Amino acid sequence: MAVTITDVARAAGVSTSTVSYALSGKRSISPDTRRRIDEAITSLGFIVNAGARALATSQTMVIGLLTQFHADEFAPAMLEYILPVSDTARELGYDILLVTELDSVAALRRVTSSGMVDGVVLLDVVHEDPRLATLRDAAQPGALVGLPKHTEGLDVFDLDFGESARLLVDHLYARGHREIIVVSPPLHVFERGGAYGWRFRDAALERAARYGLQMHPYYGESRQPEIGRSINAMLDARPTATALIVHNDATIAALPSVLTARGVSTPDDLSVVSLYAKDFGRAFSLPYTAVESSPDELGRSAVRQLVRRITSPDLAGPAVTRFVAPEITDRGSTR
Amino acid sequence: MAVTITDVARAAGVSTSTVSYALSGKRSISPDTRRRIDEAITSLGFIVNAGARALATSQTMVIGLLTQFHADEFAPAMLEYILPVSDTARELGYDILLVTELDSVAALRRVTSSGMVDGVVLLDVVHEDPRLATLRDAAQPGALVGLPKHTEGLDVFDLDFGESARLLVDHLYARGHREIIVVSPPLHVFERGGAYGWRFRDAALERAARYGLQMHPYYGESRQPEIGRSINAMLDARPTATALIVHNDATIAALPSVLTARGVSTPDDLSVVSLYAKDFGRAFSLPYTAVESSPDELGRSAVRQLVRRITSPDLAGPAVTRFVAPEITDRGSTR
DNA sequence: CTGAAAGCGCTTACAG
DNA sequence: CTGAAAGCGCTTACAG
Repeated sequence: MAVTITDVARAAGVSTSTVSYALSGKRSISPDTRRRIDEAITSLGFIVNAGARALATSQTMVIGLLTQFHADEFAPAMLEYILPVSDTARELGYDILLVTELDSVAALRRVTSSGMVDGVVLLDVVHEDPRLATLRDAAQPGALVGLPKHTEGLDVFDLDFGESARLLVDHLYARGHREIIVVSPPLHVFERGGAYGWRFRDAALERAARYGLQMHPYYGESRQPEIGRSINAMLDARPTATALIVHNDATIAALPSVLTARGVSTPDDLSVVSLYAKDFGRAFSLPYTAVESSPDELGRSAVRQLVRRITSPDLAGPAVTRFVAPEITDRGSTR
Repeated sequence: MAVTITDVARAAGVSTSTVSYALSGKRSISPDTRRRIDEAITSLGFIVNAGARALATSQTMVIGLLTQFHADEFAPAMLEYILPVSDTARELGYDILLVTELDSVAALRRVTSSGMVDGVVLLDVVHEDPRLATLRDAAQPGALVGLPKHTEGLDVFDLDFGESARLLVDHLYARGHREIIVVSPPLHVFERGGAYGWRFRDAALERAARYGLQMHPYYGESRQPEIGRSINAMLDARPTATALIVHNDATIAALPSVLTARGVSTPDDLSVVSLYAKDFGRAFSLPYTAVESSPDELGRSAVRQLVRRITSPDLAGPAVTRFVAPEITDRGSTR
């Protein structure tokens, strides 16, 4: 059926091992032989069988991408992580096995134990992530996007949410705001162990306390019409608040229409700052000053580190936990 | 390193072939032998090596998912297709190789010729899709989401965009509207050969002509601030139009805030109908009566048909082109 | 500079 | 009901 290395060898009048070495460049080949092999390869349209190569080399050149989609989650932001992971992997010669199974522990076990992948990237890592035990048992290395409670022996990449919160509070404080509402991710994110929720909130509250400013924390919602209702309820309850910090994708996406409907304009009536990826902001036409959440950089770093572990486990050094430094993009939504 | 079938055979005191048959159930095994094998498997934690099995059976149990991300595209809707494809594949025992390469012809060639996949699902198929020639040459079957010019020999799944347009025009016509603006996907979608653009628009125009109503076609934009500007320009240019048909994700997502900013309320000042997936509408809090674009049903159907072709090529019958019948969800945005 | 052969971990006719 | 052996398509010591 498909063209094999044996077909190429026959056409070029050499042995299969010579073809293999020509392919890998692991030993020198005479110019003439090389030319005949190259011709045979192109004329036959030969492409190495991935499974056979994997079996012989114990390398699949595939990276597993483990995602966790929750029914109650705001999906649009997910792709921002998947795409850079996939693109970076390909640049480094790897394909992506996308694993979206609900039972992600079993899924992780399955793809690692069956030898389908050379390594895995875990997205949406939570505080006590049940996948980590499986990952530690696996023969392949893994890289995490999201900070778990225990990071020993794992390469971890995440935004510095604490610092992000402090930056935003400082930004507002410097502009004279003394009463601020902070909208966190939905309660179920906290319950699930999404540490970014409290890392951001606690840092914001702590900073506020230090400055002696009033800060009102709320959980956001993830679906309409609850989102709109909850925003209105917060604003009604805190009429004297002059600024809003939104750490919640679904809420920030809905905010423009809710505020316009209320007749509230930004920044004249209310200052707003947030945290989201620029592409996300573009998709939702968001005009807010915000910390860049950097899914692109996180995804790319995770893959690069993972590939380093795969290809040169000895040189890759000890496990790293790397926090992306937050950067504010000022879009003029504060005064 | 990893546990192999040989380890299991040794532990159970049988041959590897017996273990293999116990695994596949392709021949009867004595109860006692079966028990010893099962015990060995669980105690050793054996999971079949996927590459070795693939080499022996010529079946990888992996489906390639070929996507095309364009820099000028509105990304949030993409995941709505990816997820159902992935979930359905897994239900049927397949994993997903996610291929996001820009050069998707080369990518398709690579994953099929290397035998990495048993079949492929092509997303975002355009009118003269360059991937189709490669697909027809491939040893593996493929299923398309999106209607190309030539469908011979291919399984194709798409929404019936013509009927969708007619449904929406009828809906407005029945409510007395006689001058309507229709917003198509951006010009670059047409140029790229996104047939859904003109299939919808042409059907809408034809229907309008038949009813003798005025219809003004426009291309939408895909990014801010052009989106907002273009909507305002259309409404300024057609002050007497009473309804808007929006066949454009980026435009419909931005519409609520643009209309509110203009002081236009729906449906009192302007009736609006559109076409989008319900999850998309939920994410963007869209309140419009719309045809459901059914990414879920399309993705699931494509995978099911593909798996049928993979597992029983003889029983699967001739190639099919299947159009999902459009259904309107009335959200009260017309009068 | 090149080839014959073993081996990667499975499956499956062939034999009994 | 079970086993020994060939073969899937590669890679890589081993030999020359």
